[in-house]
Amino acid sequence: MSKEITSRAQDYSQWYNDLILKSGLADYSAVRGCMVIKPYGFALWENMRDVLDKMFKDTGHVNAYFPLFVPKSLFEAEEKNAEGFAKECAVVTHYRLKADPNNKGKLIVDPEAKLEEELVVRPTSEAIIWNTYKTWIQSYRDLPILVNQWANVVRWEMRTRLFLRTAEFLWQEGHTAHATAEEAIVETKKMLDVYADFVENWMALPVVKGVKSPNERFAGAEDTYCIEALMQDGKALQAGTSHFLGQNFAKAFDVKFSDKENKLDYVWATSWGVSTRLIGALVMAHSDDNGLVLPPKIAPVQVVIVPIYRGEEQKQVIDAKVQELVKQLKALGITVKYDDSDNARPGWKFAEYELKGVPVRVALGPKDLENNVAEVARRDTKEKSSVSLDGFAQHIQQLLEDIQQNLFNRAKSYRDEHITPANTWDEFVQTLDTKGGFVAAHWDGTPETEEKIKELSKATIRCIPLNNTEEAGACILTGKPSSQRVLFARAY
RNA sequence: CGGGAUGUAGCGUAGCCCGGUUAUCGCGCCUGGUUUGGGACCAGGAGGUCGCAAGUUCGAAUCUUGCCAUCCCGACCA
Repeated sequence: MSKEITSRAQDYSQWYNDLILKSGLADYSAVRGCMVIKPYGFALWENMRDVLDKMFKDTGHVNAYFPLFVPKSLFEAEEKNAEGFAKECAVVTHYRLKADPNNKGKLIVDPEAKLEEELVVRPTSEAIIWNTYKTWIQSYRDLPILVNQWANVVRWEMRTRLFLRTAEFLWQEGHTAHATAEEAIVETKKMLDVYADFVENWMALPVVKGVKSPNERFAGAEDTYCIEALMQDGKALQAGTSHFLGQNFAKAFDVKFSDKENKLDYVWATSWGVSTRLIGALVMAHSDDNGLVLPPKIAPVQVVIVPIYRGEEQKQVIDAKVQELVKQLKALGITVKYDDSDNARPGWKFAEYELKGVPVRVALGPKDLENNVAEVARRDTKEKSSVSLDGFAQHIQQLLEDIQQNLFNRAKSYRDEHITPANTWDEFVQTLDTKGGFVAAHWDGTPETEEKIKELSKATIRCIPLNNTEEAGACILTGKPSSQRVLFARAY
């Protein structure tokens, strides 16, 4: 078996690709920039989706589904948004193929079947949704509208990377409509908190909550809030965004409502989303040179049990004991897999489940049975211990919680150690080059300076942290006065 | 989209420069047996549009051109 993974030290990008391909999360496909999410990867996404979906419902949202295609005229209605996405839109121009008269067995696009109006494959759904909301909203009594959709979107990226940036990806997009700006802003921040809660408490990945600079803001938004995470190579990754859209889309699509005084006003909007990109974040945040390391709370399999035996007789005894354990574990809501396949020997299985990031591995053999114990190995630290079969399930449950907590703590201390203040340009660049991570530095607040810094250092403003401390200082590049530090980083 | 690299069985590869029988080797796979506490062993076996297409040639994995895909670097990117 040669499932060698490139080490992180040797080539971080290759390590990332190796992990995803060899652990069975995903595969490349025959379509440029598009990937196949394999069952193991999709199981992970389903777990994430289920948790998020519940969180959305618990905050009053409902799911709906809108079309994949957006007529070009609708798409271009909100100008800034349209311009922002124009360069990466897939466009449907025809609706029919026909047999190629010059090439038997081949098809050509039927030139007779040109669409009168091109359809844009949604890169996001604001346009089609706001065109619809127009028909749903007349009065303040129709508000708020709190809708989410789980969907695929297409953004024709020049350069793609598994999970992090693909031409087609899965996500959820929330689109809400409100009677007041205040209410919309509350919603925007609430959903940012939901994302932070999910990413930190389920994915064990600490995030910085913040607001984007104008350059990095969503096209068509008044404010873009975000959660930023830090990867093991010191690069930052935007893990989720929540936008306060003001009245931009309401104006573009003429969505007005009558308030209690019967005055007409445009509706206030938000949108927010996270995508399968989170899986990329998860991989890069926790995994090691032996494979994935998955947080127990979203791992498709939390516990795998591997039997060790000589001959059928022993196997039967172990099977019986394992069935008991499985039952106890399941009773506590633990996802457990008993791998008694005879195809692979235990050592092979151990390596395989490490590669797949299963949080806890249990090995049970005759010696263990004699002593009423099992060998328990935790993926995060690779520690092995002998655990009594009395109260076994409770012990495992506790262990899973410990692993979850340990992963978070580990990622958090790494993150905290990689927020470095810089007060001079040299310090700034040197920190980025040698240490990576976030650099907290003063910025004069102008897009020009931000652009210049990006050009010179490849670092962008990841966010202006919420609840940032006020501190007078001088811009790292221009020396102009600044009132607070913002977080810079090189990013995915 | 620009520069560089790669593509030979499921995976990793030799052969390519210098065209010439039946395309090399390892892992994996199948059958049988022995095994099973960190990626087992023996014996036998199957598996190939040499990325795709066109061209040059008596003959192409090998030479030429175009295309497709992947990786790296850039540009681009909510």
